[in-house]
Amino acid sequence: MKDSKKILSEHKVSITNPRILVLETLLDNKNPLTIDELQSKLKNKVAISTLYRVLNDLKNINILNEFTDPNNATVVELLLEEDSHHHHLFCSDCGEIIDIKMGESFESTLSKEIKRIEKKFNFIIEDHRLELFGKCTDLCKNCI
Amino acid sequence: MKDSKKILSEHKVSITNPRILVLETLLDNKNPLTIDELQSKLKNKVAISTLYRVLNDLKNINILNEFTDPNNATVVELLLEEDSHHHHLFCSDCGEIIDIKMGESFESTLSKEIKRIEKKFNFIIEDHRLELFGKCTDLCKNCI
DNA sequence: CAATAAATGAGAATTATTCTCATTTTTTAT
DNA sequence: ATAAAAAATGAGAATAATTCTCATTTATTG
Repeated sequence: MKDSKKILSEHKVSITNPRILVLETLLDNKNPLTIDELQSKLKNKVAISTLYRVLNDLKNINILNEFTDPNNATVVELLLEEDSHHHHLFCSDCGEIIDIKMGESFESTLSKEIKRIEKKFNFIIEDHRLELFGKCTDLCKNCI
Repeated sequence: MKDSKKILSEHKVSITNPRILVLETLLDNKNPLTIDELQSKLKNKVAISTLYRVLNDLKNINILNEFTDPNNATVVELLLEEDSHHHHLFCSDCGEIIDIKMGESFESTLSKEIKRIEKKFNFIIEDHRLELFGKCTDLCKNCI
């Protein structure tokens, strides 16, 4: 409960109730959440327009990652530590989204490949995203 | 102009003008197109509701890939050949989306890594997607 | 603690997509 | 080739997600 205030002040944004509530909800859930899930966890304590605004605030201070799931629903997750580079695994049966960390050798092979692509297309590549799609067999929360 | 009809009949869907027009537009543009781009290339020859329906038809016969760009705009591209596995490179300056083919060694390292993830999370992984984000320096159509 | 600046809530506005249904086009079977 | 049946289309209404507006409330500054 103190964490969220600390995060806000460290990033020089004013400390307000909606921001604290959203941050705490995201801190309580390490895995990515859809806007709907976030909304229902907040149970009307934050207006929907404010929720979107707060999410934008968090994006602006670079602690929120936003992407879409295979149904094009918007998904958000907090990105706090520097060493948090990871990717996502999606279950098409239950919708669960799981954070995955790829091995070093994969990421280094990818880095080399990225350098090649940069030269070939005259690009500066700043970020990448890998998504794996499949079906969980028994481990997902939603499948039990 | 014959290709599109052939594609439709091979997939056992009836041959209609809107389907031909959409398919031909996609065939003329190898790179992915946003819905807006597609719409303007079609210049009112296909109703917007029909456009969405036709795109859904093409998805259902598995020849259309749909994803979203970094602004969450829907992007589509035709997937005809079997050997068409590729990824995407996005320019945040001009919005251009470029198809990229990763090297064999990258894809094989990825395959191994995917097997590890499958075991670890008890998943069956059916597909993957890699997206690279950056800035083009001089090659993009839109930047000239 | 007062003055100023910023954020909020509620609902309106906007945008992208899907749905409805009367009409048109395509397919099928003769 | 043609009539009957089935499927697709166009236009606009409906829906859903997100952003915007503005009067009110809350936070910050000094």
